[in-house]
Amino acid sequence: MALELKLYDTMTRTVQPLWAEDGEHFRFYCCGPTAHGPAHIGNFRAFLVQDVLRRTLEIVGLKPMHVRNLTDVDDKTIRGSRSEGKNLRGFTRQWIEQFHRDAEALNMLAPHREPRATDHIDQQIGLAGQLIENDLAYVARDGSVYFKVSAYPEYGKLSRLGEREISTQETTSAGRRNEADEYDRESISDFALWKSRKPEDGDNFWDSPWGQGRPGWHLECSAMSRHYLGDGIDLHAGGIDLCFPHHENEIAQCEGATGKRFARHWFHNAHLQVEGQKMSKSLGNLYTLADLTEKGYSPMEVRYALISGHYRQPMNFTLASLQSSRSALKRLEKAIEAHLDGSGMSKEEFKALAAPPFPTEWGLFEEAWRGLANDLNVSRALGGIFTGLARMAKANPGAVAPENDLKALAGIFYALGIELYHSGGETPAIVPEELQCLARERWQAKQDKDWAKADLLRKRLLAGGWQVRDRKDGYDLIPNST
RNA sequence: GGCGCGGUAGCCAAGUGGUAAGGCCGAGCUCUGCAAAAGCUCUAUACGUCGGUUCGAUUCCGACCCGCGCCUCCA
Repeated sequence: MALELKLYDTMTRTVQPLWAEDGEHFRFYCCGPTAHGPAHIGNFRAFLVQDVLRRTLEIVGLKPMHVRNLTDVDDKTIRGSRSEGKNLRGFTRQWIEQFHRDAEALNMLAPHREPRATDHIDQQIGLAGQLIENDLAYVARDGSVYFKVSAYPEYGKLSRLGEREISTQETTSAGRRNEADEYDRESISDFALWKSRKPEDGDNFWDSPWGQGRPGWHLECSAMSRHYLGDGIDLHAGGIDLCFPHHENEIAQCEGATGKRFARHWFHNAHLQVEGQKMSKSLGNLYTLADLTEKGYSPMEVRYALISGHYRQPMNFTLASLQSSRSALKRLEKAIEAHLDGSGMSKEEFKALAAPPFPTEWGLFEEAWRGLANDLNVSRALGGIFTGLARMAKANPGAVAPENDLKALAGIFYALGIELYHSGGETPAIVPEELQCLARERWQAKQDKDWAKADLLRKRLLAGGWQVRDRKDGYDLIPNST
């Protein structure tokens, strides 16, 4: 039975089966991060959802070719590098490295290609030139190059925004006036392919047929997508905010240059709110991964929380949701551990099951797989895991689980990118010597059945911030988090 | 104003034209000197409001209310 994966497509607003046009690789491109600071969890929601897609594509045998760019030249990176007195390359490198560390901690698979904008200036210049040749772009007086939206009738088809609406956007929602003539644009709706050199760019400029300057942001994705994946890719992904104008512009650039459809499928994820509010710096609720690990949450708990809602549904991220994720993960680990013990399988062996060849029959976890295969419904998949485990426990009183069920379960976890028995992250805190002393005294008192003394010492330890947790043959001290 | 999304039990969150997955929290029990941990069991008159279609709607249609997003080189 061939596995099928269906996904909602923004262009047609329908759920469509995914397939590889060239029959060999599923070519998909994701708009990556801008390397100007640490990525926040909103960024990671997008990348994690894409990671789940990538993994699920592998399972259905579509052999993904995953490209995700790094934006290392734009207003923010230039501004940041100049204010830190670094060159652009050095400035962006530190944030790219940080991004990679975070991505790895979150168990994201590395894309097969991760091109930087500044390594592909030639391709971008070439694309802009092609658009000029096709009379879809023009050179302004200052040497900037603009895409002429009015010359491209299909503009706006993705976001279903007619050209009339775009060109009448004289004021923004913030009430600010759009100043068209500041940039020598012919029309307010035209966007920059190439920006002529400005003093505030510092030494960040490149030569082009139109003079020195730098590429416009939208151009890099079009150019690099074509360069690495060819024309007519299978899928293009990004946050819903990129739908307009970024993806609209990418379509105009690619299809205007080649006359071929840019991407067959558009995959957008909804945004993240934090504690019921839009995430923003001014509200102080813009979490990075480091912010959350400092609060004691593990990256795996963050991953679980960020993928647990359906990707097209706006998600309200809260600290409570992280706590909930922690409990759920613990429960999964305990439940599976019981089956592994019963089956004589080690945790490592279980983890190793999460590899090709992936199952085509999902047994007890059919529902979980259906969730994934049907528009990446992670909520449904998680529900399927829990009910599957409950049935497994009922069906196997001796806790001996059939290997194919464990294999299916491991496959589901692979798709979700959830790695169990890994959620650690809590560094074993050092217990102060005097408290260790108290703990030893309490243990002794307990052996002597001096309950009053034992209880008193327990209280003192708690006051010192440590909980005593007795085992059969000893005790543990754990930090009193609450 | 244009385009779009959502309102399901204390919280989070799936889903369906025929009386609603799952997780968290909570409760009870087991275990335990106590506490915790763990396991088991369980709870709840939950589908924004008002109409319409229908034998029957939470699920379809319409209106309305409320919340949110984009329209600003934000994932």
